[in-house]
Amino acid sequence: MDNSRKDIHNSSIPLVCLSCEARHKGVCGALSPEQLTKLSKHTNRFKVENNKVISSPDEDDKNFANILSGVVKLTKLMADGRQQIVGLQFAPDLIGRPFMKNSTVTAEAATDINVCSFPKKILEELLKESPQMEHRLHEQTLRELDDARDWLLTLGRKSAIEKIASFLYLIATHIDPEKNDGKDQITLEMPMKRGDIADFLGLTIETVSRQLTNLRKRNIIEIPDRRSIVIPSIKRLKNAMEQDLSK
Amino acid sequence: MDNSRKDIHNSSIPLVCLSCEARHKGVCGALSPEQLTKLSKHTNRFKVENNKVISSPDEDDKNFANILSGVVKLTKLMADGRQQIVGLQFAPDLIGRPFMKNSTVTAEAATDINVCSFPKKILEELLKESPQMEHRLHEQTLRELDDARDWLLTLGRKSAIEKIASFLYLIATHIDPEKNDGKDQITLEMPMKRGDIADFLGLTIETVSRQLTNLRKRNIIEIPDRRSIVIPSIKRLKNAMEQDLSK
DNA sequence: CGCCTTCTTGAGGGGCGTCAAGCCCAGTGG
DNA sequence: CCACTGGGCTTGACGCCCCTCAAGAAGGCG
Repeated sequence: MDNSRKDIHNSSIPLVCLSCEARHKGVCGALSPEQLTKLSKHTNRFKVENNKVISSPDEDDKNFANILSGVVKLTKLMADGRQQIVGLQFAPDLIGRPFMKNSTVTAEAATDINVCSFPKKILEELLKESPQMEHRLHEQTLRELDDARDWLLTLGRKSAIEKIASFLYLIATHIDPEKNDGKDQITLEMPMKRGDIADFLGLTIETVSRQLTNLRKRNIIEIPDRRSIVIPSIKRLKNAMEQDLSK
Repeated sequence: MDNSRKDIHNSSIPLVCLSCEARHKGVCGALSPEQLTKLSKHTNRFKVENNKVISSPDEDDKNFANILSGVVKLTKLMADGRQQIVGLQFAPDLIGRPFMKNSTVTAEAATDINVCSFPKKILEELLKESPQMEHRLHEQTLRELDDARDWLLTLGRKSAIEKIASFLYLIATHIDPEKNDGKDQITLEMPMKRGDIADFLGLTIETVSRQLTNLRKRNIIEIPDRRSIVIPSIKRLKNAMEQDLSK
């Protein structure tokens, strides 16, 4: 009897996974306790510092990782140095592409981040057993595609000030969404610096700076210090995303 | 004995599917002959004229469709009328999102197109039986994501002339790629008109026109008539995608 | 304090949008 | 046959938004 109890305990959810967001909203949510246990034996949690490269187009990754906290930026670089951020990833997204060749993006930490890393091979084995897990991955990919397409509209058709407003709205809705849920006033710890914002919006650092002060003078944001931004009314910010305030 | 033969024939690939590209490179390739037969009983092939809306964000589609020929454009519209094309789809892509709510894009025929349509329900049933089919869909989504990210770089960081060159290269490599395979000279039947190109590139019609003549004067393209473009050297076109020729 | 990085602000110029006119061509009807 | 029409495309003139270049302010850290 005692033994059977132990077995039950052995097959329950691993300690490290218990409070992990990836188990709730991420890919790990598709796994059975047994599969989680198998995976958790090969996982490795660690921190990655701001600006460190996580994966690049030339090298084949041996490991994948779930983002536990922080922001990851995906960038593209042209031969002459022009750069564009083509995606941002937040917890609990998975970094890496099972079964596929890497695409032509570089993944870098946009802030200090915490990840839960594991060998590519293990994940691919689990994927073969668990169609539900591929389904979760597919859902993540669809979300990223929707984000990318929203961003195409922003880059193609919006003015600089609208771009900045859209960026702030994106950050406000992706970082701790539940923390600010319902509130109208939001305080943002800006994860990225001006140069990153410029690379994300297809602008220059100077224009980013100018349009931030522009939004400040219009009382749409406050800038208590250079790494935080207060949004008094998220609704007014949302309006600024689609109305060319230069007119 | 005769009967068994018949059975074998009954369970073989349906006539309509025999030469269909979707069976080779599209989602139908994941289906067994039996599943294909089931699906083909509910399919409906027809033509959609240029500019007709295929699916829009507000209404829930009851049907999905494979593209058999032609080009489909995915567009986003702002309240004040600004528009951006956020994706192009070619044969044998699937139009529609199983299990998900539609995203905020409108799908329209960018040329006259032929499709193979079937009820959403049937496809979702087949998807439940066939993880391989979801895998194919996932692959298509990943391709679309890569395309969207390439395009983010183009919209964010390239000059007008580079955008045009990138667009021509995209079309050249997506329409009948095998037809022109290896050749250096390529003749394009332009699927879209100038306004569509502008909406795709985040430009105006006038700028598209000007940069096309700009490329013509540099001998990178020829324009025999308004709906076709000749690319004497695909390599020189590729160069034009990343070098700001205004300098 | 000195040094470095990041950010802000200003002055000037250029690329692309805006407005407007004219061309090309297919379709229609006299 | 040709005039008329309308949509799509091209070309020009002009202006504005954003980039470029440059200087200075504001922290952060030894």
